Amino acid sequence: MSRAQSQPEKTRAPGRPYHHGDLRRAILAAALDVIAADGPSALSLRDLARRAGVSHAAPAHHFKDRTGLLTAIAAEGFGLLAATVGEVTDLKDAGVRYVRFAREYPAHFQVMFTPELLRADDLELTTARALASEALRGAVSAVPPDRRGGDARLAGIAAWSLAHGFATLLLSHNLDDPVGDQDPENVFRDLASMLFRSP
Amino acid sequence: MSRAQSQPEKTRAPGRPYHHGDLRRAILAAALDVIAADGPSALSLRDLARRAGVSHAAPAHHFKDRTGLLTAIAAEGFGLLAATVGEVTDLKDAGVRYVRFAREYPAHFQVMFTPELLRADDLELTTARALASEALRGAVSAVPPDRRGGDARLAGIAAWSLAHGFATLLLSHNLDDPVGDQDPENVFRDLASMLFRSP
DNA sequence: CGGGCAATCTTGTCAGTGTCAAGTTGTGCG
DNA sequence: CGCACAACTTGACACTGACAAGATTGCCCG
Repeated sequence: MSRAQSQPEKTRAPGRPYHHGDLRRAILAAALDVIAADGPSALSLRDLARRAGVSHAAPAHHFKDRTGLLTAIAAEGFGLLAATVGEVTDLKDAGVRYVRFAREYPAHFQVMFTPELLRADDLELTTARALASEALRGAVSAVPPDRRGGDARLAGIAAWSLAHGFATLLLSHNLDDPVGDQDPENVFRDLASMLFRSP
Repeated sequence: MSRAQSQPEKTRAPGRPYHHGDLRRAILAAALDVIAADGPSALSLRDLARRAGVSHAAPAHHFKDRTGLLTAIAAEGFGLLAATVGEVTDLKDAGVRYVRFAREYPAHFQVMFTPELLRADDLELTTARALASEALRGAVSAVPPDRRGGDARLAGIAAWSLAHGFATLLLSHNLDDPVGDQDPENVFRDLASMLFRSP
C-alpha cells in the first residue's frame, strides 16, 4: 500500500492524557478529510490513529472495523441529507439542496453511494437511509401531477437521477469545463426546469 | 485487509509453461470479475496473480501499478463506451446506450468515474476519454434546437446527468424497488422523454 | 543454424495495513 | 473507597503493493 505521511508511529507524548476525550469525533473528522481529498480507498485506520495521536488499535474500539467506520459515515450522511432536504415543498428546491449537500459533504456523499464499502444491515444506516428516502419522496409528491406527467414514481426516478448524476459528475470533476465558473446550483436550477415544465 | 480465498501461494505446476501466453488479458478479465462483484477496493494484484496461476509480481510487468491496472481498465472502458454510443443521431438513443453500457460493463463504468484511482495524465486514458466525449457531444448536437431549449451546452449537461445518475443509482442498487422487474432501458426511455419534449 | 538479447516471469524482501487477543490505565458509580 | 467497565496500548499474524535481482524463454539478426 501507499504510505501515509508516516512518522515512526510515535508513542503518546508524556503530557497528553491517556484518554483522548473525543476520539470518535476526531477519527471521523480526520476520515472525512482524507476521503474528501483522496477517496475512500486512501483511508487507513492506522493513519487516522496517528493523526489523532493514539495507538494504532484505538479506532477499532469506536468503530470495530474499517467497514464500521465507513458505515458510520454513511449513516451520518443520510441523516445530514434528510436534514438538508428537510420539509421542502418544491421539487426543484429539493434537487438544489441535494446538489448542495453533495458539495458540502463530498466525503459523506461518496461513501453513502458505495454499498460495497458498507455493512448493509447496519441498523443506524438503514434507518437513516429510510429517513432521507422519505424526505425525498415527500418532495416528489409535492409537485402537481399535471407537471410531472401523472406518474409520481417515474417523476421521482427522473428527479433523483438528474440530481444524483449532476452531483456525481460534479464531484468527479467531469463538469468543470461545461459549467465553468458559474454557480453549480444555478446551473442545476436550469436543468430542473427542463425536466418539469407544463406540457 | 481481508484475505482472499488464499491458497499457500502455490508454485506453478510443472507442466505449465513458464510464459503464460496471454497474461495481460487474463489479469484484466479477473480484475473485471472482482470489481464487478466487490468493487475496486476489493482488488488485489496478488489475488489476480493467484487466479492466473502466476507469481505475485507477474502482473506488475504488464501494468506497473495497481493504479496502472485500473487506468488500463478505464481507458478500455472509454473506448467501449465510444463504440457503444457510436454514430447515433438520436439523443434518447444515446442515453439508452449509455445506460446499456453501464449495465454491460459495470466494472469499467465504476472505474472510469473514480478519478482518484487513475493516473490522470495517462495518454491512452485521455485519448480514449476524448473519443467518448466527442461521441456524446455529437449525439447532443443532433437533437433539434427547438426541443432542447436553445442551449446545447445545457442540454448536454442535462442529458448526461440524467443518464449518468440513472446508471449510477441502478448499479448501486438504489432503484431496485422503483423499477422493479421492468427493463431499465425502457424506464430510462420514459425519463428521457420527460427531459426533451416540445414546449 | 546459433548466439545473444529483450521480454516475460519468479523469488526474495521491505514497509505498511487490518484485525484480533491480551494487557494497562483511567473513570464513574455503587 | 473500591470495583467494574470503558478507553486505550502493546504485540502479533497474515496479508498487501512495490521494488530489486535472478531465472527462463522466445525470437531476431547475423
